[in-house]
Amino acid sequence: MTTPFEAMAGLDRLIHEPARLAILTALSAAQSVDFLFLQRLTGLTKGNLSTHLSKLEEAELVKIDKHFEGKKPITTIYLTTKGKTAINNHWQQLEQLRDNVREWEQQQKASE
Amino acid sequence: MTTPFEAMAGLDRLIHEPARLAILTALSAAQSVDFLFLQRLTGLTKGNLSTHLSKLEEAELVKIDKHFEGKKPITTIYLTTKGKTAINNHWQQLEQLRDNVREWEQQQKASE
DNA sequence: TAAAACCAGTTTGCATTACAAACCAGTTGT
DNA sequence: ACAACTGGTTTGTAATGCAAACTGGTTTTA
Repeated sequence: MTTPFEAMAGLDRLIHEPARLAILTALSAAQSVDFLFLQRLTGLTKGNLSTHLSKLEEAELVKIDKHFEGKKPITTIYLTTKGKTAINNHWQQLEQLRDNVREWEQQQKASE
Repeated sequence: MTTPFEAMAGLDRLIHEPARLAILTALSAAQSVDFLFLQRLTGLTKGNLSTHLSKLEEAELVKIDKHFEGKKPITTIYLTTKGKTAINNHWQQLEQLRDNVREWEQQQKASE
């Protein structure tokens, strides 16, 4: 049997990291986002946002579409299906873990 | 006004990091823990656990008491008051943020 | 019509990390 | 006596996360 704490320690850092958690959650809440809007939402610097997005793209959690709107280059970011389930599962997992901790706590008290 | 995503990106990494989240949560759930018990609970390697604990001690979130039990050296770890509120607040904050996201999401839909 | 300022990002450099392997001081088994 | 075990700590390394500097183009200003 594995404790909830062990599961906690094993949380996926790619998703759990605050900046990326913010990005993925924002993407799951908003329908479509371009780079600058996402920057405003998360408060990240451009450089920071850019590297996090690359990492997420590499993991196939987001899709990045670069195109022009008139003469302006625009980067639009989407969650992939994989990304959508990943971020939803992560939040669910956090909730679940917290419940499991409470349960574990009761069992400890009971078996004493 | 600051978005929930911005708050999310600003989460305290000292506490949020999976291994330390596990350690602090375990400490808040169990009454007293010695090093080896904590290692079993979290599944971390000794080295890893040791350095994380040092970091948490430095931040005054935990107190580390080294003493002998017969001839065995035993390290017992406690949450400080600061640590106790920190971990509780963190979990609460996560829950709160999730709620705030849902709220934000509704507002976006409404204002479209 | 230069050049200064701005836009939409990317790359670079650096300081911090998280991690496991190696290590250490002592104790127990054989 | 010496090998194996306990209870950890220190060390080395590869991977972050971050902002500052840069890039390639466009618009404004002088």
